[in-house]
Amino acid sequence: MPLKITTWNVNSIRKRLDHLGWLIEAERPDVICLQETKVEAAGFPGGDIAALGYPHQAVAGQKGYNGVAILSRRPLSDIERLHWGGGEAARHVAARVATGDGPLELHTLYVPAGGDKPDPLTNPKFAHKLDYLADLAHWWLARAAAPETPIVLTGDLNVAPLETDVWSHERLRRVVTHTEIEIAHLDRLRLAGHWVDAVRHFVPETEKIYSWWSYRTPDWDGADKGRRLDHVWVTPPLVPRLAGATILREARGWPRPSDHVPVSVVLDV
DNA sequence: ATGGTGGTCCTACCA
Repeated sequence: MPLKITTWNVNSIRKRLDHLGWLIEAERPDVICLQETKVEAAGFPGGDIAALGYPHQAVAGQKGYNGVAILSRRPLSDIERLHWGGGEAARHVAARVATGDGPLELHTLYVPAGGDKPDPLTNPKFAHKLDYLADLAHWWLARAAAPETPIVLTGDLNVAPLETDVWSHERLRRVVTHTEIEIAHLDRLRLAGHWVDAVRHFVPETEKIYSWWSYRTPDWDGADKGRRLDHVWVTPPLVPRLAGATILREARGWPRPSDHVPVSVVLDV
């Protein structure tokens, strides 16, 4: 039985409930990982989402900012809310889901955006972003999860690591999300967990792919000044199980869209 | 160098 996992930064779940329905119609995911839900857990529209077919939910919320959730057609267990880089921001939730091959560990993350200036000495938001990634990588190393543990990491990692993950490598190499130091931090995290980029498994590195287009760019589609900030990573035992990946670009053209689009991966598990 | 849009919640702050 294939398992389809979708990750999506919705930029407010309360503003995007219709969109969630459209996503479900388009992709029929088994698991949906959300970021930037922007609502306290108590205000999370869990009933509406259950009615859409996702009664099993792992939610980490806070008022107005951040917020992540895992929505599932199948039961979730071992729900954990995790915090990195200091503070209690709701940016990381983990859970387990059963498959025919045993349990699969799911993580979804909303990595700090990092502000405007890519200088950790003068921009505390950028320093926090680097600390967040470094702490998380360190935790993964200390945890020493065996590489054979099937783990899927999803989310808005707010880093576009490859030259073909941005519309212009030359224009963005000094812009937050595509700087050398952020990419180095993201690479360290990826190596710490033995992860493989599941979307790039299917799309050659020569091909440009994006998951985010700024609200501030007029004609997002024509200008196509996108970046790939949203990722799905899998550990080695899942690599031979990878059966497909989709970026739902059309979602950026929906009415009142999120600035991110859903990214989906299918696993034959 | 600046401002462009959209979200939260009501005054700026964050993306």
